[in-house]
Amino acid sequence: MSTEQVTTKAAAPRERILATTRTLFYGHGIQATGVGELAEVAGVSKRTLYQLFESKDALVAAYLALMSQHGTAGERNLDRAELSARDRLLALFERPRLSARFRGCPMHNAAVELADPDHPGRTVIVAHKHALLARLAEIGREAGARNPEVLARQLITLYEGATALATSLDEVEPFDFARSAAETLIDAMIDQTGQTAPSS
Amino acid sequence: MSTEQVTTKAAAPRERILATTRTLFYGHGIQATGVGELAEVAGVSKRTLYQLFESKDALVAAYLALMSQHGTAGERNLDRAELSARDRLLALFERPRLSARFRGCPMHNAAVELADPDHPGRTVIVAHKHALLARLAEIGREAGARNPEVLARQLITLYEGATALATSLDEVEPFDFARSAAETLIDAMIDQTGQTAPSS
DNA sequence: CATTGAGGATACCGATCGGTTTCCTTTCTT
DNA sequence: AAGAAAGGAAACCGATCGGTATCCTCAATG
Repeated sequence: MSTEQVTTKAAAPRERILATTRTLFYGHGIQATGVGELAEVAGVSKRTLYQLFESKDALVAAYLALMSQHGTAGERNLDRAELSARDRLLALFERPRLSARFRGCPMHNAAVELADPDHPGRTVIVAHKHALLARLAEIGREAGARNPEVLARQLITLYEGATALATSLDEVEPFDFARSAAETLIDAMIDQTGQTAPSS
Repeated sequence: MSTEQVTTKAAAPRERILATTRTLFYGHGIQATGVGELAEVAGVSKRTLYQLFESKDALVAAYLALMSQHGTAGERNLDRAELSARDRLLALFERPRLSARFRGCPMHNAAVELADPDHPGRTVIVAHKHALLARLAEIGREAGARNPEVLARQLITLYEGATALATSLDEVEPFDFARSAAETLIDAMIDQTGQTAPSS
């Protein structure tokens, strides 16, 4: 009757599989990665994989949930308590690491690859973007923005655009331009009435 | 030896095939569309398809070239001579038609789907973005922007971001927010010195 | 009318897909 | 030491992939 350790024992293969999805699904694409190849790289048999995940679609959903939870470096910067609200918003546009070829936002890439609007992963994608929007609005409010929701929408657009352009052009400069635009937008949302306008 | 009409006769199937790529490659995704299915929908045999296009990759490149040449509605708005330079820049952010499910930028989607950086389509993608950048800078210069290249980079980021977000969230509102942000950025690039500042 | 070439229909190729099943080894529990 | 469960290796399934080859129809040309 001792099923106590089952979860502990099952943990190892599951983590290895999910770690491999981060490499292959993200690096090579979801459709381009076969279940067999993924299992092999993870050092797991297909048999084990399929008793941990119902189907490839379910595995994709788990992969997206993992990526959503982890977030990008820029997204994690939004929680850096040592920065001012304004600086946190700007830190969103930190250049992605050049190591491990940058391939854009895993959520959005999945939305592009999985044309089917009923794919189980779609929920995760939409939830992630909504959560990011809410977080941006919250920080925007803290920064004193007159309309935090609009600012959040504008900033997420810049972030998404920098990510997409960086993917299409295979360069990271778009993040720098996005950041400069974000600065202008944030200040336009805070100043304008002139009440906080600096000396210069 | 009369090969005079060859091009004319070959035109019909070729156009039918390319028209079908716009439907299937764009609507369902490139990887998700098989050559057999595409030929069938185009009303053409695989035999004919493969004697018009060397391979699926070549067909994809032709599809991308076609989409690049045609451009989106927003991109075509950049040439509307009846509008001022500023209004042309803003017209870039016209909401995409709701008919025929919007699925984002075909170029960028291809960049996401075709992880291989050596795919023949990559050239078309990069060239398209560079051309758009140049056009935006040109119009920005005409509008009197202090730094047209930077403005172009900022605007293309917004445009790309609106497109990507609209795809991920399956809604068109991102274009409205992108447009409002563009207005702020454009005006910040033109005014600022105060020489054209309005009364209010 | 006879010839020629384009092109549709279709079968075929080897490879790979997502997913299932069988067999056997390893390892932990009692 | 004995027994049970986990999991790796690998065969297998039907379906589909990109791509090729065969056969036959049809339409325009001389």
